[in-house]
Amino acid sequence: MKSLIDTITAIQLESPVDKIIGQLKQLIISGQLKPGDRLPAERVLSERFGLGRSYIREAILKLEFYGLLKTNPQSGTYVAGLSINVIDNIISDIIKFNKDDFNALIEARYHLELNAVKLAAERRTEEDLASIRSAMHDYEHKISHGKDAVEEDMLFHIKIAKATKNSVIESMILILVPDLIKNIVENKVCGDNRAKTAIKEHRQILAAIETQDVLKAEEAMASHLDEIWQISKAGFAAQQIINETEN
Amino acid sequence: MKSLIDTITAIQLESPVDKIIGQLKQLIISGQLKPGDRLPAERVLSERFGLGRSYIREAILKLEFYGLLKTNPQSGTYVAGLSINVIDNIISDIIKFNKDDFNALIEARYHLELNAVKLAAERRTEEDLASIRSAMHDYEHKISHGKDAVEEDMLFHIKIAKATKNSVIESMILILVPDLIKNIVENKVCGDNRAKTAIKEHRQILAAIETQDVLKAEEAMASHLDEIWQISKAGFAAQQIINETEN
DNA sequence: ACCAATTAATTGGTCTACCAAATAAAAGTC
DNA sequence: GACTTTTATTTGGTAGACCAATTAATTGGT
Repeated sequence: MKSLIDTITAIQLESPVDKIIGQLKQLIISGQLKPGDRLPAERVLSERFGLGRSYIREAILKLEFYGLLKTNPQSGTYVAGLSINVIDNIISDIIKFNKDDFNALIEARYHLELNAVKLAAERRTEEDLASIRSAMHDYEHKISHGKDAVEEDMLFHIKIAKATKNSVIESMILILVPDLIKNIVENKVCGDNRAKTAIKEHRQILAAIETQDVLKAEEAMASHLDEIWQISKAGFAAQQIINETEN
Repeated sequence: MKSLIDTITAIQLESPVDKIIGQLKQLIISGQLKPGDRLPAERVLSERFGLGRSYIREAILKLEFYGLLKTNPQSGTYVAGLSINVIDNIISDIIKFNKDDFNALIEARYHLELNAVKLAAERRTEEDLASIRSAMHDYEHKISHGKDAVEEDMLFHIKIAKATKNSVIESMILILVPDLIKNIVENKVCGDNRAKTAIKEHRQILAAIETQDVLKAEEAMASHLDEIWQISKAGFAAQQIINETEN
């Protein structure tokens, strides 16, 4: 039962890094900084924004990850050669990007995994099959002992992602995993009955991957995730109600 | 014509940050650091790894983005409550993650955008339609003047991504955009003939989104991306040959 | 006036010192 | 002895100092 103090601490001012990113965005939009230009030196930015150089570097690092900046050691940091419009769009998205949107998370996972399982069915090697099987057995073993096995479940999916032989898709799924686990645990998707049916579904998915039946793999994964999705939704709705009644 | 010096400079040693991440991974695998534990203080890690605290912080930041660590100010940094196996898998992926894998990039884009356009067709608002139309017109305008319009093309796709109302999928597409543009420019996907057909394809996609015809939207996007994919592949193969003959 | 070689200034990379908040330890109180 | 209050220590947050590489400016020669 926590209410007032939480809502207060939740109102934290914009992080210094996002502030800097926003400022840089303004510099670009206003035309003071054109695509391809060199950024002012980190020290200059530090002074101009009234923040330590550490923050400037952190912001640059973040924008570099998104491909908007490129820094050459001992030379300077340069704005990507993208149109202002594209840069603007991406920066706006970076600032507001968070993985807390429950529905978006589950939905993205759903689509990504459907894509992944199709590719996996197509390309899996014998080693992939072995590691997927192993992960499946770990899951079943944990379940048969009446324990939670959320992570083993995810590991099964991770091994499938690896079998896609597509590092980008794999990485995207990996990025979502911790938040998915958090979500699943919080919404108690893993009931005892659920676990039993999940085992069956896993086996169907594996079977389809083994026979390289792309269509069947997709179907099996879809129904597997559909169930999880429904349960998550219900759990999330319940959680929402609890939160509301707390205020 | 560059050969020897490049292959030498290309052999850059593992970055300090990845080195630290690898070390942390070892600590976790070896059981010295269990899920839920608090990390040694940054200063301690700094001394133990023989690297400055800046690097430690950078590594922690990266792992935090992937959801593996959680740092509480003035208290400590904690390992996520995930099984060692999951953590191991994700860290391994982080270290080797790069968006330079050409085929993986295009393929991931293909699947993501197919998912996106279906959701967009389903959920687009009038505002979405307006911004998509606007982006399309910008593209056509630029093309009609005989100019390159790679970025305007991407903007068209970005607006569709925004219409999905799914921030996770949107962000994932956004992350790929700069690399996609780089790839497209390098492989000269944008020939003059190509541009003309691309305009038609864009219009078909937009039409399907307008009428909320999910299936048609998917088909239109698929054939649009298929063409780009094929051209990219050819361009990439050509580039490979050039690189090889340079040695 | 032009160009090469040398020097000076600037850059990001790296590390260390200081800060306020959070925690643990110690002292005081009943 | 149990509990509260105070103090000391440890933490991540922040800022600034130093370094080597790069780039710009200067110089000297022709």
